[in-house]
Amino acid sequence: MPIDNTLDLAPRTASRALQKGQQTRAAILDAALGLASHMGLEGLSIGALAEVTQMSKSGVFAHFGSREELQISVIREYHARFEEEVFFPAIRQPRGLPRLQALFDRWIRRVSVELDSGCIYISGAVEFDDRPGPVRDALAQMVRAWQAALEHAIHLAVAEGHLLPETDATQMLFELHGLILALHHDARFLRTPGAPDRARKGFERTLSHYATVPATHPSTGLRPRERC
Amino acid sequence: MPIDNTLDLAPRTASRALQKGQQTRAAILDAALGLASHMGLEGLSIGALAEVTQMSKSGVFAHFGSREELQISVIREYHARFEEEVFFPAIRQPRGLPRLQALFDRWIRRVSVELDSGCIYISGAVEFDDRPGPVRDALAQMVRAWQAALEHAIHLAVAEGHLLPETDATQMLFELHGLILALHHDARFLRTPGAPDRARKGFERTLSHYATVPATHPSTGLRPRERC
DNA sequence: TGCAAAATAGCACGATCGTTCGATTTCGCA
DNA sequence: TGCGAAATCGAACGATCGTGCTATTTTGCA
Repeated sequence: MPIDNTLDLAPRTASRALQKGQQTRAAILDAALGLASHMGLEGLSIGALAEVTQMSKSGVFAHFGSREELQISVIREYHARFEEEVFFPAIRQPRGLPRLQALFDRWIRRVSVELDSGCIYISGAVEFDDRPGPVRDALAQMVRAWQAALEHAIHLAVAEGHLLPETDATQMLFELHGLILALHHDARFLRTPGAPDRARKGFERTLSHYATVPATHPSTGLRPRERC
Repeated sequence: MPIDNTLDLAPRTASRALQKGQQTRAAILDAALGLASHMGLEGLSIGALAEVTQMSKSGVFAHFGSREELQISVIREYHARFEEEVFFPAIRQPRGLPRLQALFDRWIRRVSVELDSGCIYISGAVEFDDRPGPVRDALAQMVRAWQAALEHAIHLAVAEGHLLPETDATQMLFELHGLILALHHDARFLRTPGAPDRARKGFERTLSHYATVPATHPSTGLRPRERC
């Protein structure tokens, strides 16, 4: 159950042909991901990409046909890796809170590990929020797919009885997403130490509101609601 | 009590001289703010700015001396407007929850009104999180000043007895900031309707956790914590 | 009203951008 | 092993970028 099943690799004319082509294409994409993580999708230039990969500009260009197609390919590649590192491992956890916790935890870890590389979903959203076109569309599709997967996990947690039945899944997702964005902002831009812990603390505080049992980890310093 | 008192206008050699110069400079800055809101600080080009203001490139350039100085001036101008629209009006509210509510409410409104222009604090943070230099420094200084003002307002609310004494102000600020970032993301990038309401709802849910009295606005559908 | 100074324009520069095109190298299969 | 196809290169294009230089216009004050 991938986040998005419309992902199709580049069309292969023969059964398993195009070995060399696809191989260097993958190498280019790998370098492009690193570059885009630092400079943004808009800062990704074919010239710089050629320099990094030790190829000619036209050699790089030929693999994608246009800069836009390169950007979209980068987005798809990032999506695939995101699935691999966050979604697939977490989906193996049992439904409900364990899975939701795993999803969020890996999400935090992904953004934290990317402290010196940057999340393309987040930076791309800011870069293309005012730039209509196929790049924005592709990016929005991936982000929406990931959000839908998260919302589905929340619904499952409600169905499992782990979250309150009247839980507004969209609202809860909104708040969890905010924690990730704040983490990305404070850690990457302001370089505030302890931002990941703050995101985790926020997650547990949010859980303590929506969950049917008060606090899963009181050892983390989660304050019991003493006014009750 | 401005957010940041290090703001100094451009140096004026005479008492109130440089009328024409400062005037067109202000006009350029106004156009630059509009441009930067849409294209980002990195997308702000002197050529495009000259076209919008109906001036020559060098005419625009002469007012700032460098692109970097132009970007910093835009940041300072945005900061001044942000102070004027969000901070100053809210600071007139009585200390504690009323002021905090006013600050957040105007913050939401500012980001919401900017739905088709964009918040430079947010977009700039993403653009410059990997780009050291004076522009990043100036931006970070403004953002930090605004966050410090918010944190101070939270501390005052604790002192007033409106928030629980053990409130972690930095943590609460982190969570509120996340709501704003999620609002900006969903409204501007995903174009999700109802995002401002979700931010408000999140604010009240956060308040219901940190405040000494349960819920200030039960009419908004805030669910009483029935498990207590 | 005239004159110094400030403000603006015009032009050119080197660099980089995405893209095109034809030549050349390398690959994969018969 | 050779040959067609795929992959890669090299050079050039028009455009745009920030910036520096020198005129030219406009301004504000004596």
